[in-house]
Amino acid sequence: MADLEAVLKEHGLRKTTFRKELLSFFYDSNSSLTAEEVKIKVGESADKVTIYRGLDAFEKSGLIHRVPDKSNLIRYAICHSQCSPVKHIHNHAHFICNQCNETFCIDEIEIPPIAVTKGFLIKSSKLILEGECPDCIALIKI
Amino acid sequence: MADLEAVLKEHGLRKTTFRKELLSFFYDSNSSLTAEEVKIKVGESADKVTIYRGLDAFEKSGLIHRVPDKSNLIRYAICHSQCSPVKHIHNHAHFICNQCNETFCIDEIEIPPIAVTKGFLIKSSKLILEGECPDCIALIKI
DNA sequence: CTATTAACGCAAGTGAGTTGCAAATATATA
DNA sequence: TATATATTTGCAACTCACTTGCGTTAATAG
Repeated sequence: MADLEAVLKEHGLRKTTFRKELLSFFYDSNSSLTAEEVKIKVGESADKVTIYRGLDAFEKSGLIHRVPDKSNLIRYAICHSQCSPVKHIHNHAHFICNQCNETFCIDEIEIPPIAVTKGFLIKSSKLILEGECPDCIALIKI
Repeated sequence: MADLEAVLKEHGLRKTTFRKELLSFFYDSNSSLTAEEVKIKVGESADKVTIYRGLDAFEKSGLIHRVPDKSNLIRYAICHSQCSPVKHIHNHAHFICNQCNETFCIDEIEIPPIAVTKGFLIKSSKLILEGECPDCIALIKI
């Protein structure tokens, strides 16, 4: 487990009670979080605006990145490496579970290089997989 | 150009003035449309609720499909083939322009088969490309 | 031509996310 | 340690895309 306070400092953020808690949620989560899910975890102890601004600040500083979401919500996951306030690097795939709607970062799958398409200048690519996640498969089997 | 009235009938929809117009927008557009963009095209002659319900009906009947959008708007493009009210089949890539935010279906690129990931059951996959579209490249060069 | 059902329009509502501003807290510096 | 400065927080009010309810209008089947 990372040293939350050190991580916040490295990214130029203040180590407030809420920001440490928020960061720990992302380290603890094996998938991703929306503002609403964060709100449930903090249990009313933080205002929704504080949550939105915390997520914003984390994204800008390269701590978390946006991941696709089926319901058009803003959903974030932790950046495992390589990311900075200047540039996010995410060449891994994302998996969305049809059952629980969670999004998972699949670091093992690298996005294959895409052949140039006529007239389009491709600068980045995202691969989104859908299906059932391990937890939901287990639930169905029981 | 497809026979709009026949297409509507085939999909179990009534051929109203608005629905024919709406369908023609999608046939005419080489990219994709949001409810807002449709509203601009119809020019106040249809209520926004009518537009939303029309898009809904078209999607349910397999005429159009949702495509990714950078601003978390609901964006649709025409289904070129294979789709029915029962199942949408879209194994082509989508391209989002960083300049104009338009989304294009890139039929030439088929999504490469994805290796199975431990514990995850992959049922479908989406490939989203980002960069600059031909129109915006041309504008920049001028 | 009439009955049925789909489509429409208006008004009001929902819900995620945003903005302005003043108060509280953390950090840097003296 | 005290003080100045910058960041973070909370509240209230707001925006904006989209939805719901419901009575009316228009298309299609019989």
